[in-house]
Amino acid sequence: MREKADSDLVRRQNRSLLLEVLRQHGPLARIELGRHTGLSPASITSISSQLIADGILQDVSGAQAPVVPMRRGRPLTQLDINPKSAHVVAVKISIDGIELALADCCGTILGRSTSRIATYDARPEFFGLAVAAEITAFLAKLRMAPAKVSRIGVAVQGVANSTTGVVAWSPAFRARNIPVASVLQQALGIPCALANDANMIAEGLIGTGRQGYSGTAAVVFIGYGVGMGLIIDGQVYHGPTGAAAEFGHMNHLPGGPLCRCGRRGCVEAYAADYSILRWASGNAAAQPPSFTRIPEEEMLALETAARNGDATAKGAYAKAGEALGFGLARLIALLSPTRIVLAGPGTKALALIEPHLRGAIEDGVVAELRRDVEIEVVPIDTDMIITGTRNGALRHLDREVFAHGPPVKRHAVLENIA
Amino acid sequence: MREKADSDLVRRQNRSLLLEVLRQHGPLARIELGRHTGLSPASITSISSQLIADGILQDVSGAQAPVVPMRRGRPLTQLDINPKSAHVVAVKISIDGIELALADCCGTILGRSTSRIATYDARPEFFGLAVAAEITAFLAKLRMAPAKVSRIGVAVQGVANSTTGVVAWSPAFRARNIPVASVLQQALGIPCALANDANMIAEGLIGTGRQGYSGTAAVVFIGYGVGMGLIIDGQVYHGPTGAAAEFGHMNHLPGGPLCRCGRRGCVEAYAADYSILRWASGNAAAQPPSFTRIPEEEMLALETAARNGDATAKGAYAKAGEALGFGLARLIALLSPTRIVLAGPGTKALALIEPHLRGAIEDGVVAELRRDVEIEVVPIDTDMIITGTRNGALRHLDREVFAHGPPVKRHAVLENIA
DNA sequence: GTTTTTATTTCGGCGTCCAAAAAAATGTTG
DNA sequence: CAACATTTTTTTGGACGCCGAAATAAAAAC
Repeated sequence: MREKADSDLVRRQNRSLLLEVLRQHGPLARIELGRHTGLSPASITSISSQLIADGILQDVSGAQAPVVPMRRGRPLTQLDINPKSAHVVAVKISIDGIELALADCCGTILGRSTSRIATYDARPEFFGLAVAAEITAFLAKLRMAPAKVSRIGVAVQGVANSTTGVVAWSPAFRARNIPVASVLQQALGIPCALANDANMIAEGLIGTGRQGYSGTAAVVFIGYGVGMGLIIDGQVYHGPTGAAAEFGHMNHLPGGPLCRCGRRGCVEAYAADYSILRWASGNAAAQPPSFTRIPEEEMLALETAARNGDATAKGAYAKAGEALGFGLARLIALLSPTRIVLAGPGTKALALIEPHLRGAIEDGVVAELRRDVEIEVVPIDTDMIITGTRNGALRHLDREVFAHGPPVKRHAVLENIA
Repeated sequence: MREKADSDLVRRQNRSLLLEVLRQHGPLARIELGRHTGLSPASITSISSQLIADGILQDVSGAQAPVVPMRRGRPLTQLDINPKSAHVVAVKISIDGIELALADCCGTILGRSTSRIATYDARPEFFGLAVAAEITAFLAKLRMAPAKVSRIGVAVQGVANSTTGVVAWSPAFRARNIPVASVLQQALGIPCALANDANMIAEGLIGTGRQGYSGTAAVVFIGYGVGMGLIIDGQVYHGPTGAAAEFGHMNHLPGGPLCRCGRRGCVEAYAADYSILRWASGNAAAQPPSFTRIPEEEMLALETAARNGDATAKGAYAKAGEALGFGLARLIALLSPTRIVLAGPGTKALALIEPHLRGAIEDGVVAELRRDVEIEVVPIDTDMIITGTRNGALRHLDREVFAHGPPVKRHAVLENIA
């Protein structure tokens, strides 16, 4: 109840509602749009014709074979988002590498690139410019004019402040406080948003259109690190500064093993790849965390050992399961989500982890609270970080750019200039 | 972006916006309402005259002395909410007692009552009816017709499901799953809402109009139990079922001392009155939790002992501080609130608790996340549960009842009847 | 008493929605 | 194949709510 309501708000809301429905349910005829949005056919005609005039929607009736069997009556004319109305670039920053993807306004990925770039030893004042150069080269290779790109989304592991666009702390960097979004925005002249990678996975999951993400849900990413995307009321929760849901760096046991963040006993210090290996190697308490990427074979070898009955290896997975389980128990007490999604490469060893995880949840939170939580495992490729980032950028365009449309008369502005 | 927007939405939104502003900033003239809401004077005239016609607002120019010094020009005519337009009852259920308050639509409390009622050994199927009888008697004593009461709000310690209106689990009851809201609603014919008591404290704090509760904040209640009200985006977060923010029953240490909820190692099992006493008495791990009310003197005695250097007593407070601190560290990692408010009788011993609490937060979460959190102590009387419940009920009326007003033409309905 | 100043109301216009009617586009049927 | 049936889409006219500008109201200042 912060904002006043006027016809401007009505237009914005209904335009973005229409775009949202269209993104969810592919191309739709006007009458179907009416059913999905609750708006009358007359209003749909009016709104959609304006969106078409703005170049945001287009008629795609002729494009593909009509999926629905021809019925009686006037055939429906399908509408869809015009892929050329805007483009977005999704950037994923990992340890010593970045991944880029260019997508059109429908989300179709027009090109990708992976390149090595120094992050861990990067100097804060130059890193942003280096990324900008990569993006420029990437767009040039794809023959896409930077002016046609409406937004850039950047995902990074760690504490990303989305209001300032600064990476406060990340395991990918030795330095702290690395400005990224503002530098990109200035260098390329394109609006840019920075976000945490796990939040973008959550955004990606919402985008898949599966049910169950309408209320409160938590997406846990288990792999080289432990991350979380929190969905509150169907929206990814970024917190006041965008640095929310640092589940991996939520404390599990005071004085526990060292984490990459410098604290002791974080969930990640028990359940990330490097932590499980550390436990398996014996004296986890004494060993510092590893900042280098762990080869997949090494994790597979440990998993096989555990499956073959190696007690130390099994114990390492048990520790991981316990830390995750107690962490989730604490989350449940605090937020009582309706759903918890386990995702990431770490879920491959779930059979070894899950019993301890579930046991910990049972020990850690009263039955009344945990009863209604569904725990689900979704095998997610890490590519969902890119697709989620793309979705986030497109959603922002829908709500903040396309929704506005021609509110005040256009020529009113022209008059002022003249 | 769930709902479509139409003129109905515009009216609802602006009506409730006006009421919200009026509740915050006392009686206001139309022109001031315009400044606060952003609506034009013309619209304010139109909206307010309808609200007056509906009996929700009234002109209070003559009522009290004009606070502002008489300036030149037409004097302003102050508007305020009509206190008689509705009434609400706030109910607070404690161990073996309930507290009632009747408030008018401006929030003025017209009467209160405290009475003993069996809760701990109450039978689930009769408890709601007993409360209904208490309310009926209370209203009769105040000569208030039940039909003039528009809403009842009930606050209770523990896990309160606000969608079903059932107390899933509470330290005030031995039994579980006690239906309350539905029973009251049926018995009295008045809409009724059930909520957790700490959430109502948060509601009360928002209602005081202090700054700093616009984003994300957590209110911790420390006393006979440990509770929390979570404010997300300026609104009390109830979670999918209303059972959120059970900070007191968030695990601190696996296998720790027994809590009243039946689990081990909850924050409450370290930091509630009974827990601190239990630590001070020596073997906390072995002792069961206490369900009886602890006399204030007993806590004072322990506090004095600790201040005089009693090592065991000091140790008990240290344990409490650590548990609270690590709990808050975990909360910060998960939600990164901008503010944490410590409240309740337990804060009287804060000098003994705070160093350990702050130390635990430092140990428990990386500096980048904890840096921007303000920790504040607000000495709150437990009466804030009642006032918060009242506020919640009034806010609900504003948004869901008063906001609707005469949407469809009134005579359209009459025609249908004729 | 007239002027100045400020608050409130009235009036006309605009934008958006909607219901109902009209138009469009196709299948069905005799 | 023409008239009819059926469904989608557009057009039309009316309602509602906001706003700017002008009119009105009510008081202080001169």
